[in-house]
Amino acid sequence: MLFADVIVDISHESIDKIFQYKVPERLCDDITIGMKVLIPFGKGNKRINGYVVGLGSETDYEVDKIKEIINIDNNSITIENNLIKLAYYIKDTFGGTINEALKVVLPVKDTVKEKNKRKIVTKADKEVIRYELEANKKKNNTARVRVLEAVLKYGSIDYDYATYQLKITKSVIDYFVSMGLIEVETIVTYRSPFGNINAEDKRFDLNDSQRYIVEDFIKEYDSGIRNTYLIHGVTGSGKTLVFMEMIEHVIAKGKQVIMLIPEIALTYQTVNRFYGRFKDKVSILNSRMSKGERYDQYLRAKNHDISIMIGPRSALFTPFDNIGLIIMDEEHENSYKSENVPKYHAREVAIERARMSGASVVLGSATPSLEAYYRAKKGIYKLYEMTKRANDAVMPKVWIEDMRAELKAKNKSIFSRRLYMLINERLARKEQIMLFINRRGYSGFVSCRSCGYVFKCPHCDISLTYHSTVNDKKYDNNGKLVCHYCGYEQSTADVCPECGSDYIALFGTGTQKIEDYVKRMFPMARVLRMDADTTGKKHGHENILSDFAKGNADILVGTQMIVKGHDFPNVTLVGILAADLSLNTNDYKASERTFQLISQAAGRSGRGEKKGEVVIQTYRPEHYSITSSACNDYVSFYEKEIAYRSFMQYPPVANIMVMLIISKQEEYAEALSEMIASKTETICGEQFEYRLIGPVNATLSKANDYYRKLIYIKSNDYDTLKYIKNNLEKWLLSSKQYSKCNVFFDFNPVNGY
DNA sequence: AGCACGCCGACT
DNA sequence: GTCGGCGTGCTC
Repeated sequence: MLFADVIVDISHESIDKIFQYKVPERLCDDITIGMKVLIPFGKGNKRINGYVVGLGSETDYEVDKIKEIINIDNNSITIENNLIKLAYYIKDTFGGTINEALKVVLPVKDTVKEKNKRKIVTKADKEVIRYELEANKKKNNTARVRVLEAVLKYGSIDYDYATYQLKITKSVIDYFVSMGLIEVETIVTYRSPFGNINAEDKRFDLNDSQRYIVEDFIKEYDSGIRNTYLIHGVTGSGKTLVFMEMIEHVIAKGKQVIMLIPEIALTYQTVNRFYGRFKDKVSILNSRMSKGERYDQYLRAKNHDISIMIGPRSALFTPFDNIGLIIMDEEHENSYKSENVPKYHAREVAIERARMSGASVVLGSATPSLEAYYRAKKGIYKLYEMTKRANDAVMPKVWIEDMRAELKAKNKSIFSRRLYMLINERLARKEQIMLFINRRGYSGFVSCRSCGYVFKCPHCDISLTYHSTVNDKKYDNNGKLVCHYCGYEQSTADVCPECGSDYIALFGTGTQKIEDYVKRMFPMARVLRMDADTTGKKHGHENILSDFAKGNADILVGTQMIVKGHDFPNVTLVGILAADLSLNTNDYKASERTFQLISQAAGRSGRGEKKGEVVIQTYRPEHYSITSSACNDYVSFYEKEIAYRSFMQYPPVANIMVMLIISKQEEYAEALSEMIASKTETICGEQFEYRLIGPVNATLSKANDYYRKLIYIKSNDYDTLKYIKNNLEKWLLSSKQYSKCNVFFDFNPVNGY
């Protein structure tokens, strides 16, 4: 008797375990681990899906209570064994149910009927066909004449061409097929994600620092060393070329490579470059592709038709069986952390997958995450530095403009005098300008426009968030200022406690407003805007960027998305309008994010032959994230920031687990939060070190009628947090309060709550 | 999660 | 008497 361990396709903690089923005789030969099966479940024997995660002849459950699998699902994809293991790792490390984790490791879910190309080919002699053609001409059978003429002329024709262009119906084709004149041939074609790409293989010579890294990596790789490497290379230092050399070496050994890039960076430019060099060995996978395209790339990977897969987070789960290298470009990007349960970080999962398959991991960034650099410094990763731009391009000239001084000089415009002057200069010279708005942080903090003072929590070094009593977000004295880390509250003020000015305002301006403003200030300029609103359509953002690249606009106004990995040689001025806005978000990564954004935005200027300039407008010109990004000094930023993280016990020095407790009724959420807080104490007792903060209200204290409470637990030891989580989850299942609430766990969050 | 069972109030 | 409300408990 064969039994299957099945994970039921319902994501709920109370059934987040293995259920055993009998495998009927007729399925014994076909069933394998990782298959999707149809099973009866519960009292009503409702038919639901499940995944087989184990097979065996033993069972630890009463045999007569075990039901039978109804069928296996042949249209779905079987999860590879090692990906099931990876799913367990993800569940264990980042929370959620195993069912949710299994769905994550399955980026392509269903098989899609392969795309067939049908061709009509001649079967009989040309003379026979010609004879038949004449006979049909006489009878005035126009449709038959059209087919035969085309077939004679071209030898073979596309089936679609026949039906759509020649307007031939199936019956006509069938008629000639039955006569033996023609035949319909079916060719299986993979849907290509590349479209009609015309990539050339442009090879560059490696410079000294590139060669050193490549040679060192190869030396270690060939001697069997598998490691995690961090390449810290300034913008334009040529990391991509280094990656390509490494890939070349690894695939020459018959191994496979996964190259992760942030979804937004998966542009024509990048793809083209890799396709140019690796041709049919490389494929891509992303969410914009159709189901069929995705399935075909999945198959190509599985069938060893390709050995390199490029894609975002989800490409990590490409069904390769002999991975030699996983590369993660722009390692610091927040999009590597999943926003949905399980909230896994691709960096950690990449390292685990590499460990499982005997591969190395290479992380690359101009502004590494604190986590990565911290580990590199500690020797957990091997650090490579690239400090020079590859093509001798010079770093742009950077101006820091203090907006407080502008106000003193009676300039209330959103442009500093210098930026205004430089924009005019570029417009006159027909060079292009990018204006970058830091969207993050437009989340309702309050500051003094005259001195730049931001209202902050006296306990947390986190800016206070304005909570309006009415719903229209207007700043008035009825609202209050709240700290989302500790719950501290104070009333709003009408004068600045620092300088006494009454020019206090709530921040919150959209890109649209800025675009209108730019158009008014520079009526002669052609302005393009790029943000979430203008890029909705399928190739929305590529269209805008290529428009700008072609020179169809003078000024590009946009958010984060304009600064990612695009080369615009004619851009010689980048304006960062409110550089410090992201300093005021209420999470510990605020400075890091600010540094990254400014560094990247600044890196857009002067990528061509002309020297670039950058204007950073800020109310905090002395803040280290601004001063160090202005002089392109990652290390000095890192040192200040790591000291702060260490002092505050934030990641990467310590670890944080966030618990989000939500309920339709505030009392329930509150009660459960309090119970969790005290339960944590009993779970840990004296034996584990940890610090608990909260419960407090979330920034979004109510969403979709759910009240949201937060508890933070910090510990130096990640395993302690996992231990707390696992025990809390167990306890929650037996808690009455829990049925009215939902609890979500997140480890080392990258986004605020 | 989703379903059945079960124990209480207001209806033909 | 019984239909249906939701609280409780279980699912191989």
